[in-house]
Amino acid sequence: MKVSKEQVAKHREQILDAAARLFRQRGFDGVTVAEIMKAAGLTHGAFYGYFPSKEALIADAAARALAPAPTSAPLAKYADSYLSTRHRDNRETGCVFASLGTEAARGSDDLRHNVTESLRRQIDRFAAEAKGRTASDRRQAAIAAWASMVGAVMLARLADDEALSQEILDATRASLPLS
Amino acid sequence: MKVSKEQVAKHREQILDAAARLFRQRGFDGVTVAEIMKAAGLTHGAFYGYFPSKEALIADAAARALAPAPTSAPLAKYADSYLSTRHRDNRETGCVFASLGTEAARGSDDLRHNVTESLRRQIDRFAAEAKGRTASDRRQAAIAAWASMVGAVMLARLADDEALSQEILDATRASLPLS
DNA sequence: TGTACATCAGTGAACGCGCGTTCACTGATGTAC
DNA sequence: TGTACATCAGTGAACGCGCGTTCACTGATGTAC
Repeated sequence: MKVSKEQVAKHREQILDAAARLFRQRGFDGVTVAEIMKAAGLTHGAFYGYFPSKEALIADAAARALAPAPTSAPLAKYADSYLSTRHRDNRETGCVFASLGTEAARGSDDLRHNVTESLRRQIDRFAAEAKGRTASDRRQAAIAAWASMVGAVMLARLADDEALSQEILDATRASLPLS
Repeated sequence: MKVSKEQVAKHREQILDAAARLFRQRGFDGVTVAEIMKAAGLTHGAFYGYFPSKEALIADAAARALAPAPTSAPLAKYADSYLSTRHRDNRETGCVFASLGTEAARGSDDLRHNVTESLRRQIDRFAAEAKGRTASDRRQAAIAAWASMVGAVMLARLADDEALSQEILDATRASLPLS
């Protein structure tokens, strides 16, 4: 049955939200279009009224999950929370780089474009607050810090040993040139 | 037709080698059993004489790709080569963490076990050569260095902009506490 | 050393399932009068 | 404001394809005599 324009807009949001969560949790290939639509409260047939393909949804859902967090917390706080077990154990709402990075690198041009834009924003944000005498020093520090944070959460999720996993998070946090 | 014991051993190696390359290049879900067997010079039907399932092959092929490199190059040299465009552009023979990390984190227990063992070896190797007064300092430095290297190559592959990609590799290399 | 036979690695057709995608139909929305 | 009708979002069955996996068969290996 037909549905109001407001409903359509709301349904689109629900699909994107469900996809952003499920993809981060189980990977792009680990979730079906039908599962996403069910999680969004619709049936699978309606999907193609919203997106031309699963691949297109992947690019849009990633963009949504990558949207800049509204918070402007200081970097030290952000690093604490990023390198927490809470973040490690909650892929579905966490950082896209750490949950989907290696898969996204093989994705569509649109997906990689969206990811790259987010990466730029993240580096700029870090650079604004990083330590260093020159702007170039600060930018370098920002990139190195971000690479180590993303790498650390990925490795911490990979390790099947809690002590090692925890150690990776702690050692990375301690080595960051932040307060 | 039946085949000699030597042939069987050789075929097993060929399957593992082909899988180790193809999985790193295209991801676990991006390669079919038939493609691997073809690359190994066999037909798909023979696969189940060698491995009980694709999942089992994934764990064994990852172990093969993770086998400790015979080289004992100094860390600084290793970092140069790890953070090179050559490594970035050759997933199929490169580091498993950087090519399959986020997918492997959702894999079987066997796969994660193999990956974790390799991670331990890598950290130990780095720690032996890292800077720091105490063993604990050196271990912390080793973990942070390894996380940043893995993260950097993953991000460099993600970026669809060559300049940014290059910058990520260079900034990470420069920030490592190595000669 | 040579011969007959049992073994079993490899082949390729086939199976069954799940996936992304399509489509005829339904019925609520919203527009024209 | 009320009524008739066109629109179109959503449903659920169906399609077609590719995948992991199985299996009957083949023929080379290697063993027993």
